[in-house]
Amino acid sequence: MLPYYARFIARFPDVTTLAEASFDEVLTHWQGLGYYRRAKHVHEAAKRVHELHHDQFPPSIDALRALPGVGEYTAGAIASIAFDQAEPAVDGNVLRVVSRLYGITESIAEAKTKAAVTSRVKTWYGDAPPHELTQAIMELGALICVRKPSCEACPLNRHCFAYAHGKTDMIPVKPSRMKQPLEHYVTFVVTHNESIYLEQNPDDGLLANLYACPQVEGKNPHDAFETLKARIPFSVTLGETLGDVTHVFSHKRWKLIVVHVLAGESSDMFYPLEDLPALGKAHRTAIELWEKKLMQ
DNA sequence: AACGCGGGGCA
DNA sequence: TGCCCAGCGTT
Repeated sequence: MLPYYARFIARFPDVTTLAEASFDEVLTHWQGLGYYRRAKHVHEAAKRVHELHHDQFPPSIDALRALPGVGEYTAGAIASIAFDQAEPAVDGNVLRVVSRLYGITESIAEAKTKAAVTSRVKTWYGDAPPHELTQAIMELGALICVRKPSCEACPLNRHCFAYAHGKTDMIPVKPSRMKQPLEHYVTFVVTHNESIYLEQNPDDGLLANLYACPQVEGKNPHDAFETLKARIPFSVTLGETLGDVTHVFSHKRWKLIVVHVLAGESSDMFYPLEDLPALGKAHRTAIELWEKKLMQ
């Protein structure tokens, strides 16, 4: 993740730069990070800080919460770390640290549990500067109190319930994950010379705003091709099957049969291979299958 | 309260 | 290959 972050920051080093960039470019630099609606939120938030707050983040929790994409955790993190206010920032790391420390066995997915942890942490802001305390707890969770924790190295081990009772692998308690349902698609790499036809996804839903190869539900390339023909405003010829791509999201799995299609004409919806707009991982992989064929 | 939202890292 | 990781907005 770090290289992505570095690239993003190198291109958009401050809110002004981000606010003045086009959304398409923000999306391109977000490519590979996932949760593409966050790209929209971070761009909108930058524009608001730029226009409404004269390029300075507002210090109050309420004004921070009003920015798109800024929830309770992020507002707390900014307020305490950047503005030194006694506002807890409870993320997954902090939930893990605190539930182990006190032996909390209610599920950390419960709103009640998170509220209890938040109010507990709030009582810790007394002597220490808020920006240091907040970062110390988060860092403990990120480096020491991880899934398989390094309890011998933990400065809190003498006070820790989970350590004392050998229950670090039982706490935190979280709901088990459901297995993701499998969805089948035929994905078309539609080419004209070395350009690829791409459509832009809608503003909401899966892979929002990302560009995508046309894709039809089903397992049969020939049936899917008939659907594609009806959907596309130019003549196409069915090419060879390039292979499969499987892709796992947090809530579903895709199995894509990737098929090459030759377009009879080009348009401004065709993008040259060396300058593609932002795509999801699965479709980048699909296009690479065609590139490999091209190399041979 | 429940659901939808991605892709990288690691065993 | 399979499993793990999180916080926000919407419904």
